[in-house]
Amino acid sequence: MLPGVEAFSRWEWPPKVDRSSASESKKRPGLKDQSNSYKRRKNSESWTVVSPELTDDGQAWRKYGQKMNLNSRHPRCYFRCTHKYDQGCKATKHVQQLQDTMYKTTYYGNHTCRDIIKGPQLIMGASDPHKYWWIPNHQTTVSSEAGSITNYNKKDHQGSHFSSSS
DNA sequence: GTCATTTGACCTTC
DNA sequence: GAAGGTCAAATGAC
Repeated sequence: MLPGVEAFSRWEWPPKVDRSSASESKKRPGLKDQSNSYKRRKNSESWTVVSPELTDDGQAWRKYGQKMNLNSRHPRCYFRCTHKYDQGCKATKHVQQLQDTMYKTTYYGNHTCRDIIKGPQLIMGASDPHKYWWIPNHQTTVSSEAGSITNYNKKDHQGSHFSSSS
């Protein structure tokens, strides 16, 4: 199984959790310097993929959080690169389930880790994370919030090259 | 034993 | 003050 696939295979709504004592002693007595943490990525580089299914992008993602969205019945899940600490990879992604069969995935930052494995639907281009070859099974929307917005339409652009002008 | 997931708390931004 | 985003302890799977 490819890295990152496991997280998706365990996708459950709602997730089953039965931990009676997990909520105890959740205090964080010794908060370290948070001057560089929790920063919202207001103008950071990001791009979004909307797809009817959760596609494996070939990256090794690790889930680090989940939040309910006020405007949605479905939670938003937060993933970071597994190699965040060992290779300093800053890539993260947020997955918001829009509908029962529609997912919006927003990617933040570039993968700087070397352990990149090609996914079945996405092939990385050179060193530019905005240059992908998309081979969609469905109509998929790809947008780059840091640059131009491109709507990917299978009918019109199947196999065509997506490139952000950011 | 190691690593991923869950989940409430905490921090930052709006 | 609310919402979004991240941290870290507890727990489970392999």
